[in-house]
Amino acid sequence: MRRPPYFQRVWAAVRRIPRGKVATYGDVARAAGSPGTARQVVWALRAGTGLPWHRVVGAGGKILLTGEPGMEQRLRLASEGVAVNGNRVRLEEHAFRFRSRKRTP
DNA sequence: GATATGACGTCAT
DNA sequence: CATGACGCCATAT
Repeated sequence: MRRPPYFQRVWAAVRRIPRGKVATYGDVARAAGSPGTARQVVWALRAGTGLPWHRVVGAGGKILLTGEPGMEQRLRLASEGVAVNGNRVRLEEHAFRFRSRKRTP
């Protein structure tokens, strides 16, 4: 069974992030089965639709989006009960732990 | 195949 | 903490 295309794997990972939780790009990449592809996660997020993209933040819980998009992300996170301090999220409190799923053994 | 893009991660200064 | 540089890598053209 051919693995789903990269984007699809990323979308699946992002969709697993529960409400009120966040994950970093690196974590999403890892959860998608391709560690070290944080930048590609960006492509996937832009290409996708209807994704909880606001639950994806940078390393250390930093909000990387700037301007209006960044504002919207903060609003959306706040709506889900995620406290945003400055442009940072407390990962210790809201980081989502993906199940360590190695690829199809 | 080559080049450009990108909401990154990590380390050095 | 701010900045710069480099590495990494899937897509688009």
